[in-house]
Parts: sequence; C-alpha cells; structure tokens
Amino acid sequence: MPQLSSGGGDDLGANDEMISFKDEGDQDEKIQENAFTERDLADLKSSLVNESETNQSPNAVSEHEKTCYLTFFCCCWSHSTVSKHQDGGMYKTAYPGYPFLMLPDPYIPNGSMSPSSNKVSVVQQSHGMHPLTSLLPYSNDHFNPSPPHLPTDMSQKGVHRPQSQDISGFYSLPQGGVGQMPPSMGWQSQPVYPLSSCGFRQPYSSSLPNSSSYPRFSHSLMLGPGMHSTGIPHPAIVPPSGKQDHYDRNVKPHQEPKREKEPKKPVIKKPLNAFMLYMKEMRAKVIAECTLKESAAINQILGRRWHALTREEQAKYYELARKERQLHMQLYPSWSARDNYGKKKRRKREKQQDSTTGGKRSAFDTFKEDGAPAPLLPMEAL
DNA sequence: ACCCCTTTGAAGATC
DNA sequence: GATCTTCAAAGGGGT
Repeated sequence: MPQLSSGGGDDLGANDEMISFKDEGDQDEKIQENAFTERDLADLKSSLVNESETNQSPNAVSEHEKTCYLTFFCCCWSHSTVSKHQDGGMYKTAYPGYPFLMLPDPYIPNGSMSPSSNKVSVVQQSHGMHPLTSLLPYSNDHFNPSPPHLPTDMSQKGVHRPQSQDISGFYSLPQGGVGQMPPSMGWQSQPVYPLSSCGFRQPYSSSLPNSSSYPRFSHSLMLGPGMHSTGIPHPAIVPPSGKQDHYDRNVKPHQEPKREKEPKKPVIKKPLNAFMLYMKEMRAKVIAECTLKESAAINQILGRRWHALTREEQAKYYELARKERQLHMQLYPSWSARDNYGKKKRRKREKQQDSTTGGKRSAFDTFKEDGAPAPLLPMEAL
C-alpha cells in the first residue's frame, strides 16, 4: 500500500508503480518508434491544420488547441490501441519538474467544495488554494501559469481568508521534508520550460518562486463550509446540499418542508489521497492547456502525468495526503470510510423501496442518522 | 435529476 | 494475507 513513512524517502508508496511505469514507458517509446512515427504525427497534424484552414469559421480552433487535441488523441490512441501499455513515456521526459500552483480551495466558502459551487469554472477553481497547499512552497503570487487566453489575475476574486492562520501544530513540516522542495527539483534549477500537458513547451511569463517568501500558512480550514462538532470546520464535512447532496439521501423527498429546512447532518468525506490532491491542483492547468472539459479525458492525462512524475515530485503529494489523513483522523477520530460505503447501492435500493414500500427506511439508514452502531449486514444487503 | 466515465490511492469487505 | 469493492474530485455526456 502506497504510504509514505514519516521519515524515510524510500518508503514512497509508488515504488512498484514507478518501476513498472518505467518499463511501460520504455515499451511505449519503442511502440511509438515503430507504430507511430513522427511523420505520421506530422501528417495527422497537418491534416488537422488543413481541416481548420478550410473551415474559416470564427470558432475555428487555434493551432495551440489543435496541438492539444492532437497530442491528446495520440495519448488516447496509444492508450487504447496499445492496450495496457500506459504510455507514461510520453510524459516521462516531458515533466521533469512541474510547478504546481492552481490548486482550488475546497475548504473555503465559495470554494469548489462549497455545496453551491461545486462545479465551478476553471477560473473559479484557480482562485483559491487547497488548504494543504500551504504545505507546498508555491504561491499564485509568484507563479501564474495562466495561458494567454485566460485571465491572468485569478487569485484575487472571491477568496476571503485570514492572512496568517498558523496551524503549524497540525501541519508543521519536518525540516528538509518532502513538503519543502529540494533544490534539485526546484524550478530555478529547471533549465527547460516544461512541456504543456499537450506536449508543447510553454514558457511561463512570471518569475519563478522563492520558497522562502511564501506565507507560512493561510489555512482555509478555519473558514470551511463544514463545521466539526468541536468547532473546527473542515472541508470533509459537506453540507448535504448542492452537488454533494447525493451523499445524504436519507431525507425523503416526501418529507415535510419544515423538516427539510432544518439543518441536516453533514457528511464527512474521505480525505483525499495523493493522486486526488494532484488532480485538484493540476486539473485547471490541463483544462487551460488542452481546452478539454471532459473530466474522464482530463483524468486520463493526469493519470499519465502522475506516472511521469519523479518519486520526489510524487512524494510531495504523498506527504500532503498523509497529513490530510492525519488531520482527518484528528478531527473525526470516530469516522470510518465505512460510513460512506454503499451509498450508491443504498440510493438505488432506496429508490426501489420508495416505489414499493413508500420509503421505508433500513436499519443502516437509521444508523447513518443516529450514529448508532451499524447493523452487521453484508454489503450486498445494504 | 441522476448516473457514467476516467484516473490513483486508501481503506473496508470478502474470501 | 490476498483480492475485491467502494469512495474520494471533476464535469461533460447520456438517459
């Protein structure tokens, strides 16, 4: 199980995957040499160019976008046609050290975790910062990866956060730990602009960051929409409204309106794992670079990028995820992932029950609301 | 309105 | 202990 030990760098969870990934990457390089030559690529690209040239509509995609689509197509082609050879090799050399910044803040009001704005635009997502991003030596003030077609100032609007909420008790980083980017992976030592997610180099216009100049903490947990019983808010507590209201279907639609207005028991979500944290941070960037919107496609790219990361780069996210779990455990010591288990099946069953029995509730549903010990039922019975 | 897709990782469930 | 299942995020697309 990928788990980063508190002290050892060699305990990185992705060891096996990194090894296998490298093999896959090598295989893919060969495959690319044999099956998809540069000429093929150029032909395909030129066909796209011709296609757009013949279509002189105002909405014609730019060369940049075509390149994005093309590369993404190649990724998909390689991924699907070459079956299980996940071509991390496409990115293996492309992202030697990628700056991560555009991490949305799910823990702040109006953030992406906000029930009313869970589905937010790319621009909105870029406003905030993940609470644990404060562990990262990055700042939107120092690095703005915004592509030219997006607003450059995406760090001002809609974020209201105290400037120096020091919760170092929770998140204090070990000196020299992975939370602090070592010089070898710092951007200043990165001589080449990283390739975009779509395989082209795109220099960043802003100056490179200096980790020493970042605020120690600006922890938006203190402002999150969820409020723990201890008074400590946390994003994992999701009010049962908005998109995430599907996690609280215990309230039947036929219930009295008066009851519906009562504050509902919030749902405590699972802490994000390393890859999820990475996705949250990089999603906006991929969307901006590739003008893709479908999350499934974006996640494929992000998955490939994740494999292309070095161990040190991944370690940063494993460490963040570890701290996320630690904080989650501290805030909700009695919480278990089981609490959120079986929701899909239960929802379906509830629907069927509603149609047949008029919405009679199960013992597990009662457990969920009352906090009583869960009945020992097999998962299928849920 | 709701579910699926798609990714990786963590954790619970099952065998 | 190994394997399987579910859920975290995200948002377009399909029903």
